[in-house]
Amino acid sequence: MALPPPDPADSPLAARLRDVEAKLTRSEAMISQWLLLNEATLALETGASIASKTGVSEITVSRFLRRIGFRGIAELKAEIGSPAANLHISAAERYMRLLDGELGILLKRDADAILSLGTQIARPEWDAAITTIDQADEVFVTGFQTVRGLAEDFARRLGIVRGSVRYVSAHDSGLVEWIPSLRRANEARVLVLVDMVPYAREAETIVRTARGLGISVVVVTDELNTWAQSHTPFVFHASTKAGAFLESTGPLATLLNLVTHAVAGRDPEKARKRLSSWPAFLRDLGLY
Amino acid sequence: MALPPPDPADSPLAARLRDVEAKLTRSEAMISQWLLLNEATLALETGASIASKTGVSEITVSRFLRRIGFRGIAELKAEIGSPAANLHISAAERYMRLLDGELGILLKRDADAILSLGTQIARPEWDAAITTIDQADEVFVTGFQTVRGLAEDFARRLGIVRGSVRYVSAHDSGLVEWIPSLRRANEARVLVLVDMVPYAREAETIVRTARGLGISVVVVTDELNTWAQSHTPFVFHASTKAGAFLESTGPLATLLNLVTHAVAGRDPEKARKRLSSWPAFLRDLGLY
DNA sequence: GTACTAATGACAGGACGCTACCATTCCAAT
DNA sequence: ATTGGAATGGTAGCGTCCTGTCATTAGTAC
Repeated sequence: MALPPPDPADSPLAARLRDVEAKLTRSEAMISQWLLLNEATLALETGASIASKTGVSEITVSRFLRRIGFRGIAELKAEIGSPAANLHISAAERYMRLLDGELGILLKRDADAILSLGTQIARPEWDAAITTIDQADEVFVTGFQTVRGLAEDFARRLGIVRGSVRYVSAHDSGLVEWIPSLRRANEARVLVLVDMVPYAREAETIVRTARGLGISVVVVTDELNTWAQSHTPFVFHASTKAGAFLESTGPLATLLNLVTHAVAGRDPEKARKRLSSWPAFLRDLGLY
Repeated sequence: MALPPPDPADSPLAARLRDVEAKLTRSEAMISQWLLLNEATLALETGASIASKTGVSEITVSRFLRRIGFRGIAELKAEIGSPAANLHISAAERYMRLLDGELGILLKRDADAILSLGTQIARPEWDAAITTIDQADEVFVTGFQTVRGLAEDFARRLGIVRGSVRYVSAHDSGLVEWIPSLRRANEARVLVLVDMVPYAREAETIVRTARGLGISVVVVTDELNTWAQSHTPFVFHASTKAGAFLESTGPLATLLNLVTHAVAGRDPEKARKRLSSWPAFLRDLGLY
């Protein structure tokens, strides 16, 4: 009898179920079918609820999940919840096998966090923020403590695609850069602040100061930052809590790179020119 | 200022959260924000997991849910599941839809690059390198140009989980730190070098110098680095070529975070102790 | 029918999630 | 500085979920 055609948009779960489709017991067939039909709302179920809805015992559900390759219902939920698991693109599948240990979990979470940045760049504020940065006459960047380096790198890299970018350190310089200058009274200035909640507290003060001076502010921060929204609409969140000893800065780095790239995209020619002239320039200086 | 405009596609949950937005405590604001950002995968969470990810206690989450009108987390999940209307596309699918544009492709590549780090941490050299870092008496970290900040952050963060870590800048200090000291002749020293191919050229010289002084070397670099292998077995590659104007440093950041985490894992107690004493310490110094 | 194997369920133990009660901390007003 | 109230966290206890062991049932070959 006709097998269902291999659905191109086959979910990983469906694929697993199809693999064992041939030799299933009656109870298992029930579970399998129910899983396929209810895959969309699976996340809301528990092993027990599946058991009662399919009319089998909990343990049979548990056994079946093992049979199709999950170590338990937790692992099933992990798979359907992780967009990374749905990355059919390239050879993601190939790596998945390697990602069992603790570090592998952290990797998956970081990968998920990066994919979920899609929700951030889809917001209308994203384009507005990029425009603001692109058209600013001067761009300031700052960040503290464990993301300070990130902010500095971002400043360097943004400085490659457009000029007049500088990292400012509130403590070292006292923000003299911001003293209003009559000559430049009409220039558009923007501050990009990189922040992570657990540590920095003066960030809010700095943002307030900047706003007071008429400087636009873009905040790139983690998912727990709650104060930034009240000062500027340009707040973008990256998920940094992967469960490691320390938060993961990877998603923040990716988000910052995305900003750089998007700004470069506003004037590709200029950016490309700057990029090509930059290494030679640096070599001469012998910097770094 | 500037409240976010009422999103036309406002979910019931979002509406409830907005209702109470005005008068929230700090913890509640965090929970609220996290719920908004992670609504798509909420079904997979538990009250406890939300608590740990937002850094508040379970009971605060429980209280907050009551405050916004649910009798408990079960009722929240029920609400998410019932208007199946807007969930007919699975949460995962909704993510993928956001990943279509040019930036979305970059995100996918970065996510993929991170997953592929699994092949790096699976190599036997990984454990050996972590052991070397863990047991070293002194750890040096360096990096140039557009990954210099990454290296500095890594040094700071590694310095939280174990002592005697410092960033060295070949150009600023002339590497005086490395001058052999008789008193410390038998100490184990290790250098962690963060490198990206297109830019730095003196990296190899520094590695050779370090080896000559009996310093172990760990190199964290991109996929194009070919010279490091001949100096040390501890070379780990992250894929940084995502096709953007500039390379993506996200995977490198993730890999470095992984190193930090793995080292912390060698002595979790000590690391935890250092971590907890660190913020207070910093606050007193008033640094950054 | 009998005997053997596979499938399934009942029960119990362990783990984890959720909430009630109480202690502690934080904050603001005086 | 003091104080009162709100906010938050810790501990404990109960309930639910999940899985291991053993017993029971169903299916099958002779």
